[in-house]
Amino acid sequence: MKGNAKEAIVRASINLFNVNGFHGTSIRDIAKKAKVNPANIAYYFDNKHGLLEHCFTIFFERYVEEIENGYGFIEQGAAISLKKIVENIMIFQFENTHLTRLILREISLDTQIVREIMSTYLMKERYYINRVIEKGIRAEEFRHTSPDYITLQLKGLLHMPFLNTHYMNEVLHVRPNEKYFVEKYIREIYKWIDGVLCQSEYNKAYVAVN
Amino acid sequence: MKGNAKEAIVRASINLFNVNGFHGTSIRDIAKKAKVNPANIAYYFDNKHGLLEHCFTIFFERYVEEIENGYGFIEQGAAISLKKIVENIMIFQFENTHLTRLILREISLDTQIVREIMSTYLMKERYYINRVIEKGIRAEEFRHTSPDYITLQLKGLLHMPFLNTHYMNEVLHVRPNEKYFVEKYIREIYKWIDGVLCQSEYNKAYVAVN
Amino acid sequence: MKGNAKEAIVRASINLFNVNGFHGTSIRDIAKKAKVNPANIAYYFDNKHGLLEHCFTIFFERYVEEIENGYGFIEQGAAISLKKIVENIMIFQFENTHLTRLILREISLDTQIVREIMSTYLMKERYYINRVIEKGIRAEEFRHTSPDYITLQLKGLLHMPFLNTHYMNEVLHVRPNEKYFVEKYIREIYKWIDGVLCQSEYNKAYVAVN
Amino acid sequence: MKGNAKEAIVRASINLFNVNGFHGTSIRDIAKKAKVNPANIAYYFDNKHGLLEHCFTIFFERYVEEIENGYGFIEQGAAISLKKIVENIMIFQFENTHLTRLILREISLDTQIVREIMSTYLMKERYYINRVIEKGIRAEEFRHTSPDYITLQLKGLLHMPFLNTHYMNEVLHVRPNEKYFVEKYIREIYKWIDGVLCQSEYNKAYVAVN
DNA sequence: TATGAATGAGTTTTCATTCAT
DNA sequence: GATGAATGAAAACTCATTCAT
Repeated sequence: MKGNAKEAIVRASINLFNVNGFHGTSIRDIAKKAKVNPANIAYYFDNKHGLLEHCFTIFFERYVEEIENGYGFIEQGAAISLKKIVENIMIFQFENTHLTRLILREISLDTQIVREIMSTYLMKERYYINRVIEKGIRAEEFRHTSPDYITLQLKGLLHMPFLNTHYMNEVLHVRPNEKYFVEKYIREIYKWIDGVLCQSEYNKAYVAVN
Repeated sequence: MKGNAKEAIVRASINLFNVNGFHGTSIRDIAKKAKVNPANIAYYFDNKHGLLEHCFTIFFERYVEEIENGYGFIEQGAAISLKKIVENIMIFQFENTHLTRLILREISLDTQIVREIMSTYLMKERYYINRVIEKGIRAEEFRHTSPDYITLQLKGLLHMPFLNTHYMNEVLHVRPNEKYFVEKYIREIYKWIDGVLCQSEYNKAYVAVN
Repeated sequence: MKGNAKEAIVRASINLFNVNGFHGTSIRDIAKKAKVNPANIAYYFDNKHGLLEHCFTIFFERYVEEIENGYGFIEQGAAISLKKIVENIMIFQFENTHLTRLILREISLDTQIVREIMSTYLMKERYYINRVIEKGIRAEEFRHTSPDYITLQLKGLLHMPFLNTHYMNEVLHVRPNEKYFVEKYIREIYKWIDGVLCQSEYNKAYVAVN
Repeated sequence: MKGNAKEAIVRASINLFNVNGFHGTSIRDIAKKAKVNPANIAYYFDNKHGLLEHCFTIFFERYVEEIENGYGFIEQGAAISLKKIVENIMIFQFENTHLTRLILREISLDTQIVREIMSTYLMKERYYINRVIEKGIRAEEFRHTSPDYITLQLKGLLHMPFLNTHYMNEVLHVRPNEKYFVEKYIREIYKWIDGVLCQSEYNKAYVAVN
């Protein structure tokens, strides 16, 4: 693999980290899968950790971007904006299932990188979601609730399907990598927004899943 | 550490697997923390994997038990039974945060043990939850929805706080290891049951968090 | 396995040493096969080496005895005595194929025990065979040849089938553990004695196989 | 030891396997003797077994070659061809006493490699020897006998001196690593061919030891 | 006489990393 | 840029042995 070594390494590492976990994957495994010399990984990413950091970065750069894009709809109403955020994240995760799963797992560890990610990207995530919720409460779109508890639930709903791909395939027989699934699941989260978050008889507008 | 080596090993390993992950923890680390000779781990659990398997077993034996206990309330209504299940699992997880987190992370990997766990314990979990939901639908307590999608959301809500302890502490400043949190969070899930799952103006009975 | 532990250990160890070699067999393997506690082996034989020594002893005590018995026929002629020795050793080895193979292999190593065995039992073996051959030469039964070269060839003929049991089974399809084989093979060695060792037209008396 | 690590490892391992047996030799011993880093062994041979496999291969490749060369003389008569085979093997073994002994010992175990060796190299060996013997019988050079029993005896005669080097040195005081020994011992096997295998008054042609 | 627990030393193996080319 | 060789450190695991009971 001449020429596009760097990209091949990233692809291979996402795949293997996803399957075996970061610690369970050796640099040689990655090199072999990427058809690249192991020394190349040090060359491009300094060391194995650098590779993981890179994965974190490419994930969260886009992740936050998707949230920001959804937040852009805030003027059209909190519920609409929140739904847009949900839709964007779901589609993004759906298009990057391997990377997503690896990130969701690895972020549950207590490491240096994770702390850094939290103090940057996840702080931003919280910021935007909080603003949407608070705006919704002020506008009496949403019930009066704690934004952090809402965020917590929202993240549970958003991430679980991608963390437990095997479970979905083998126990529930639901295929998270089919387009149909995302669309349906997005609508389920909308129901949660409408049924739990929104004032009883208020705005139940559905945003079409484009 | 003569006498209670086996138990000490389990305690230490739950702790370390939780913090550093299974692969990130060495047998020596465990032995040192348990104040035990490393060879003892092989003696009691055959090898490192056996130790992880043991962790899985002690978790899921109790986990399924909690579900079964909640299922026992089925005669009092599907919503009540489901709420009881939620309450039981939440309290169980709250009392075993370390073990829970380690299991939730490790089960996202594609390994032999995980497949076995799925085909036994998680199949049971699905069975009970499905029965509750189907009963609720038949009794017109619940809206007509796909049980598997409900299960998926429910599991997202139930597990996420325990998988992402650091996130909760450092980003949301919510403490999942305080009693107050569980009580409140249980009520949040009840709201989801009432608002999303239940027929609009039907049974909104709250089961007191004992 | 109460009561007859010691014997069970010996049986198991002969079997396992034979299959996996001395170093390739662990004390636990032996204990498991003998259905005995590993500590028992230390109790009866001091340590693993003691067990091997025991095997050597039970083999060579009988081995030398068989030679001595054959040597007892010396008065009836050197060829007859030598044939009797051949017959005795072959039958003894045939009745103890496992033990024989293990000994033949292990004696090719350069260890303390082996040196001791050589300076006792194999010296005796040489002594008797030499005396038979020298007597045969003096009596003009045998051609004039170096006794040591004869011994060397004789041992090659006697031992090879038992060292290479697998080879015989899987390549030559000759079964060394069938009675028929020993009888025939003994007659082959007789031919060697008659054709190579004996004077051309002299005594070709065949000793009937028992 | 930069530069020729691989070869140094092989040399050291032949030496040590020979003296202490495969299981009795540690990878560290080999690395120390070869003045090489232990990890290098894994690098070149995957693992300890790979090293043994390599030893088997380099032995048997040459071994079969020597037989094939001797078989090339078949047109000049079966006895001549067989004697050439004997001579070739003896000289080859004499020039590789360490390797030979190690192979002869290790092949008496029941392992995967051994089975593979048998189904390839030793099958070939049998094939060539059988053809020579059958040809000899048809041409009435040889007595009518079972080729497999002949092969068995022949192998006993050929290999024993190299398997039991210590025995020869310390009991028989015959030095198998002196040129004189091989020459004499080859002639002894010729006698066996002439006296046991050949028709009484037929071809007793001696093939000069090169 | 027999055993289960425990251990220390040693084994093979893995791995991230370095470096000369 | 890219590579194959080489390595030190550490990993998991094995094992003979000891010992209190």
